[in-house]
Amino acid sequence: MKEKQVVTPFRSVDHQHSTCLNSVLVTAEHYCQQRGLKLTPLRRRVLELVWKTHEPVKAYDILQTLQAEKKGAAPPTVYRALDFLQQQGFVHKLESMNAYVGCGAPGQHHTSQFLICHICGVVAELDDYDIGELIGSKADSLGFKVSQLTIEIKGVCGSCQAA
Amino acid sequence: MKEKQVVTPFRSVDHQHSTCLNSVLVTAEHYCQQRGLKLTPLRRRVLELVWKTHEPVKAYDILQTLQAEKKGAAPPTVYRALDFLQQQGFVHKLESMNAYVGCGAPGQHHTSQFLICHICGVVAELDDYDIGELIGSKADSLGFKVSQLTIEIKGVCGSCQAA
DNA sequence: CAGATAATGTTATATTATAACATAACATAG
DNA sequence: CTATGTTATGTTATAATATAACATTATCTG
Ligand SMILES: [Zn+2]
Ligand SMILES: [Zn+2]
Ligand SMILES: [Zn+2]
Ligand SMILES: [Zn+2]
Repeated sequence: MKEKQVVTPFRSVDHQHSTCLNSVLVTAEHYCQQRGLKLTPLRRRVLELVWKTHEPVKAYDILQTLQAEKKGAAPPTVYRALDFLQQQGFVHKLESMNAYVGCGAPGQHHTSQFLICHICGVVAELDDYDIGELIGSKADSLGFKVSQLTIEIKGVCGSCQAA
Repeated sequence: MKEKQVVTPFRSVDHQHSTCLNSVLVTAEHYCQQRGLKLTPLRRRVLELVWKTHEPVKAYDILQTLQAEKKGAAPPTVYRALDFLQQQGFVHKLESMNAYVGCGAPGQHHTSQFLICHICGVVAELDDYDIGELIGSKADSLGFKVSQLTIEIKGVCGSCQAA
């Protein structure tokens, strides 16, 4: 095992999410500023909503919130913002759930493996060298050239097992 | 590396798909007969349609075919059959594509990792011990108990690289 | 055959996502 | 500072994926 990086951990009991959220927003703003990308109010708001918790968020839940805030939001409003955020690496889509989750290493190039607790709903994100490496080598041995990996692991997190 | 099992390989140039398909159908029939499960004409037909090629098939494409065969098919017709076939382990859903693919080891209990060529569309299926093992151990070290794994690998297969 | 169970038919609707075109905001060259 | 192009957003409509709910039919069991 070379490295095991936990991008987004399961939270400790004393997790201060407001700090966590704020740090993500600051990072994203900084990242965009640096490269002339526009983290518009809308995009920023959608990022905030995705990061409202550590659980996956549905596009239409975001839409509902935006509509309640009385902008004239429609599906494209949300999907465009999500596309932007995914392209910049600020959020990830969980393919097996049709839902979105904030990235714990926004803007950093990395692989992702998601651990999803089906009791509490919380998602942890890993950027694990060994897993990518192993899958790459298996694929290689079959003459297959990997370009994109979807790894979503469902189960029960530590605290839910304890309870 | 303990074992690497290829459940559904990328096909050789001389692949005889009619034989391949037939063998799957016979296996499924046998499997159902053995346990008193009913592989009804409808279910059998849907299995055939999923296995029409080695590429992922969309539910609504199956539906279209069924409708053309002038039964009164509706979405539930297809989704119920697919549910049955998935439960028996005859087909798998590719979560990242909302599509379905035939299982190369129908009815056998196994893990799955899918290699999907985005040029030719062909899907290979692995049941690789090491990958499951590694992911399990990583999850373990985080106190996470795995119950279900989604692994979908997109890239370019050998023959498409050659061409 | 009667009653129970499983499978299918049928209609409607929920959920997820994109197409297509109009307008507005913003940038920068002249 | 304006014209002009570009990017972002607004707006309407629709496509694509999936399930709910209830009726009917087929199959099994006693
Ligand atoms: Zn947090
Ligand atoms: Zn990430
Ligand atoms: Zn074949
Ligand atoms: Zn399989």
